[in-house]
Amino acid sequence: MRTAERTADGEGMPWGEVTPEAARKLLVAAVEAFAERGYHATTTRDIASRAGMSPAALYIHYKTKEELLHRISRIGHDKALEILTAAADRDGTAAERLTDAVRSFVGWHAARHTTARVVQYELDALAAEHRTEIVELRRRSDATVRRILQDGVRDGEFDVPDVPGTTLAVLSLCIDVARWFNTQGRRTPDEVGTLYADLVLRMVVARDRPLPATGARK
Amino acid sequence: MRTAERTADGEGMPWGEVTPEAARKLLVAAVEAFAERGYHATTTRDIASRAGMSPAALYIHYKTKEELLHRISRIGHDKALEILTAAADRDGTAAERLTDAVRSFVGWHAARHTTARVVQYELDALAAEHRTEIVELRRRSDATVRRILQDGVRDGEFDVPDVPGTTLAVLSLCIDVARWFNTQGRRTPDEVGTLYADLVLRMVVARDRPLPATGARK
DNA sequence: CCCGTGGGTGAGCAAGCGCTTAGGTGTCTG
DNA sequence: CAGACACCTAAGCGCTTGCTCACCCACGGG
Repeated sequence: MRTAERTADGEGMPWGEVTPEAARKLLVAAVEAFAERGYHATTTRDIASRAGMSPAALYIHYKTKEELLHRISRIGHDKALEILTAAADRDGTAAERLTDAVRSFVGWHAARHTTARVVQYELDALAAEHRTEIVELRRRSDATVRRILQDGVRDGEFDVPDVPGTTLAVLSLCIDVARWFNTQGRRTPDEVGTLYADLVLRMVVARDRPLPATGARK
Repeated sequence: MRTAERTADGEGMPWGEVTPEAARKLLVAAVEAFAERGYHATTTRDIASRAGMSPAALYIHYKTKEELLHRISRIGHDKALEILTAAADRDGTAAERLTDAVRSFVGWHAARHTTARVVQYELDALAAEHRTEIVELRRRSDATVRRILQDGVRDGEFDVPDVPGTTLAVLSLCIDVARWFNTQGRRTPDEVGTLYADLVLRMVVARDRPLPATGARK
């Protein structure tokens, strides 16, 4: 009976790794509701009715409302980290890897901005134990970007006086896309990703080096 | 009896323009609570008890909890816009004005990060009519920064292929400071402002021009 | 001295909250 | 076909929420 959601675990379909179908429908409904109204303003009844189920159905698949948020946050952070490490680990110059990282990271924050909004802005609603687990994932994201910057400085491609501060700023710039991006806007996720990759390169590439092409120039 | 809060309206003391003292205490308490837990997770009892008053006292000075948020958001956005226009309207090159704008805007977001967090991230909790009022203020902030960039391009100081997109990115970068900044961190608000001003200049200054000094170089 | 008025309180209301429980129903297995 | 099982629902429990209401008290003018 089950069709495509079994093929690739979380690759083809966004929430493909959430296996009982009812559990996935509830989780998708929760993402929408949390992104729209915020975690605290969302009621369990709202989540259930978006999924076309009774309020009690939620508690068959999740122990609490907070567990739903934790699952969403965990899967989202795993995906974000995976995107960054894939770009950082490929072959190429630091500039190429940084371009790739920013473009794909920003593209994800734009294309999946409802998920990203929950993932990035509802951290404080998590229970203490769950939050520390997520914070560790974020530290790894930070380390991944910092490594690219350090490589670029070492190879003379980049001129970055304050590597930790610039790392923070780059990630900050990317993450904030989830706050303002909306689908009715005039830019596609790809366009935003390309624009941001160009802006980040301008921030870090040494001034005696040519700016690598990102496709952002008119 | 009243001492300093009467001297300068909102200049000396952060919330000096909120005139009945009890109303100001409640508002300050609300800012703390909203920043810490978020608007929806904050109860009116929590606000009142932080201000050392009974739950009913809140409703003598404010009609609803949402009116409190609206007042906070309005005053905060007015202040933010004032900071940006002050920098944009001064004499000097586009680079100098942009440096000033970013440095002071970021400095405010860092130094008053509890207020800024409420102002920037609780917009969706406002009633529809109040939100449109605030959105108009934000559009003016955007126009102020865009004007500086346009001036710089016109004068040949800046190389900015996509002025609206870059404006968005600059403001986005500044605003996100409110999310991550905390007082226990190792950077002062001034240091963050200076770092960010330098990063923004690198994004926009034409590559055949020297980078103006911001104090961020080691 | 009394009384109106502005700023405050204790108690509590109606509504909505997260979550539970008892029970029903369709499907698979022996 | 009986029984076990996974899944879902209707009803509702105990509690908290935003907000109200009857009342109180310090204080200044006639």
